[in-house]
Amino acid sequence: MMNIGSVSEKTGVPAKTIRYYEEIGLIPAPIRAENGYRHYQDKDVETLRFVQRARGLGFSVKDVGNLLTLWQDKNRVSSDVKNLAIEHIREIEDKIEELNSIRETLISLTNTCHGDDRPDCPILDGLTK
Amino acid sequence: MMNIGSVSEKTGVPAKTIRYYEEIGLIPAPIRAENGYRHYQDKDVETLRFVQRARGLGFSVKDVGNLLTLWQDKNRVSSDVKNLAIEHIREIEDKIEELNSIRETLISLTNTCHGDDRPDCPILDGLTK
DNA sequence: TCAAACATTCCAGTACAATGTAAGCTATTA
DNA sequence: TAATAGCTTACATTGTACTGGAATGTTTGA
Repeated sequence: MMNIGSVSEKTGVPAKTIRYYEEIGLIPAPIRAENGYRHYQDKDVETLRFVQRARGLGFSVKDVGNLLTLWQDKNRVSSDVKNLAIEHIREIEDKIEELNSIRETLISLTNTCHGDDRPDCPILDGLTK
Repeated sequence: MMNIGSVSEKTGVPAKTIRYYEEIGLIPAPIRAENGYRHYQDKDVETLRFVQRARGLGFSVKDVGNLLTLWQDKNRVSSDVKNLAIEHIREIEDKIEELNSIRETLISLTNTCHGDDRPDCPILDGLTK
């Protein structure tokens, strides 16, 4: 049986934050032991890892909620859910493309203007998307 | 000559936000006209577009400040700046990888559990990174 | 047994990133 | 010339996402 502390340790998400996520409905309320302590399962750890991952990528808590719904929904696989998934995949692909674009901007910057010398770096034209 | 309103219109960044970015030092203070109005150049529009792009990707204002320094620094190309660039490129690549991973998670979800039927979707094991 | 470590709730505070509002000056146009 | 639209500063408020702290209960190890 896992208390909130173990879950926190395993995921790196502070206990405080785990309670907060429960409060706002992002993660389900776990069952309680007789003493009132929250009692978590392994899947809760996985869920929190997923949340953490998505939050770290700049998804809002609300977005993460949607992603979670998809991710957890083994059974209720309606076309609604599928559409939500597809929408999210598109958003993610857009994000990836944007990041690639910024990445390439930075790479050509460093390549063209490398080292300690101070050459002209005439690469900034047309870089602003 | 461009007033704050034109810049706002061209970039989609509210005038309010432009002033705010100036106040916190994210963008440079433009010269002022005799009447006290801010007077912007074309490059300011590009800068704001860059900021907008990076903010939309979940970079913090502070991060954007660093990216901007790189992006604008045609001349002061020291190894410091290059290292900053490389660090950011690595961060961006990590983000891209993470997004790809989430993307693939969602894609296998939709592929395995497609349509209106309700099959088992036993794909969730081992997906949590 | 008793201190510490960990759990609970509740309420307040913080950080970040804007956004709203007010009061006043300036520019444009009917 | 008078309304209206745009600009200025200054201060307050909002929303998101936590984070801190108090007061209290429970578990565990020396």
